[in-house]
Amino acid sequence: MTSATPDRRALRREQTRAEILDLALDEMATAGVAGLSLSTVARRLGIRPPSLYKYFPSRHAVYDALFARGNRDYLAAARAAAGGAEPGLAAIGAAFEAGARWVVANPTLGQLMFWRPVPGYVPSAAAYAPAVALGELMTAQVRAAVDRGELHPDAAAPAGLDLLRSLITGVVSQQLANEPDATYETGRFTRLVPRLPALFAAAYPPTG
Amino acid sequence: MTSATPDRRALRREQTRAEILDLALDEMATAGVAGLSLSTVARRLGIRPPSLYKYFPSRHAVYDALFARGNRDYLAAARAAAGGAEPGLAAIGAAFEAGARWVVANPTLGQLMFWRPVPGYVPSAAAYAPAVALGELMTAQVRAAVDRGELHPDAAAPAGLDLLRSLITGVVSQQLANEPDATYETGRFTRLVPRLPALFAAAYPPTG
DNA sequence: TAGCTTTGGCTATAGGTCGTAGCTGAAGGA
DNA sequence: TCCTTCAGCTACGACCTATAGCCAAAGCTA
Repeated sequence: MTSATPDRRALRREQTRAEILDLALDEMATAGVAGLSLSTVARRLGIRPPSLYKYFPSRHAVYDALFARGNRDYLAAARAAAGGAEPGLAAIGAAFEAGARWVVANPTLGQLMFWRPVPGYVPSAAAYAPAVALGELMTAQVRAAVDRGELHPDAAAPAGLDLLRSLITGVVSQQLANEPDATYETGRFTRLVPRLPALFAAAYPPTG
Repeated sequence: MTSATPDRRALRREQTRAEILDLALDEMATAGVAGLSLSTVARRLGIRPPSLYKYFPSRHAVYDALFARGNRDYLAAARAAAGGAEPGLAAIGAAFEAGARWVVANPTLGQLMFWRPVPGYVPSAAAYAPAVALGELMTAQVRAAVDRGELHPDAAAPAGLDLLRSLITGVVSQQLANEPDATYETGRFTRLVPRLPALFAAAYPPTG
């Protein structure tokens, strides 16, 4: 077995990178998303601050890696939930609930993803890709709901999709801002999530 | 005329404080809300950084003064709009539109007020007071709408009020995050604002 | 096994931030 | 006219991001 281990060093390097991201996330939970200090992360890791730059070229790169990780997780949760439900409104509702549960369980990443709290940081296209995929997933489910007669065809128009996004963003945003430590079950705003599909349907009632 | 001028120095001091806030707001527009640097503000004002601490005891105090100013303006805009419309759903719609217009015109203050982008900063009770007043205003208008038969009585329950807040927060939040430079007229999400009262009414249709 | 290359650590340093301490001259009130 | 208050200043400490350059060890390759 010659190349059974695909680059022993690259593997260890990836482990360290993941460890850095975990510590950064933990730091952000207490110091605030924008308050992340790479120096403290380095010290907690047991190395001197400059050594951390061997793993990430800048502070923004750390944010971008976390942004990408968060978006991947979030997409996976929503996709799994939607896949386990009937297509259409039911899938939308399942994705909303799963997404809201994920955000409440990961409020720090949620802030990084849904607000833009870090001054100079703009997510890279690669890190943002899962968010685009999620948008396409939701579009497909709205189309499915239209085909099933659950929604008016206008729901699949840009304005309809924007409204759908605004609905879930609103409750999640309020939850993060006002009760960041609540669970999905106890949250004042997360309990509104199950009502959103019906609300959207009321905005786009099927013809006839 | 002995005390016609109420403390010449206090007046000048207040002018300087206001000037600092204006510069800080301008800085935040380019450097990001959390990226505000008191040093650059001081230099633009023509003084050395430590001298700025004669006017504000800390960076957080600057944020708090801006938070208070923003909330006062926002409340005034919403209150004026609501006062100029029929009570009930119409007043809610007018307040939503005025509020959305204000946020789009003042995106920096909006971010400070509706998200929590600055690590250690928590608004003081005094700065937050106008937001409480606005909540009471909206509650009163929902009650008026119920009395006029425009909404089901449940709309005035906590869950209903939370939903109402989530609706406007959602579109404004999406607008700020995705198109921060748009106007109210051109915004992809602000154009959804006029539809929100009807959407809320669909969630709480009056009995009978 | 021997040697070379890559790499992951280090120190030193530059330039930036917030915030405090303590001085001083001038403006304004008594 | 005197005296107090205050708004500026310099100097400083502690922290941050990020770069430059050194060095030893780990690991790949011949």
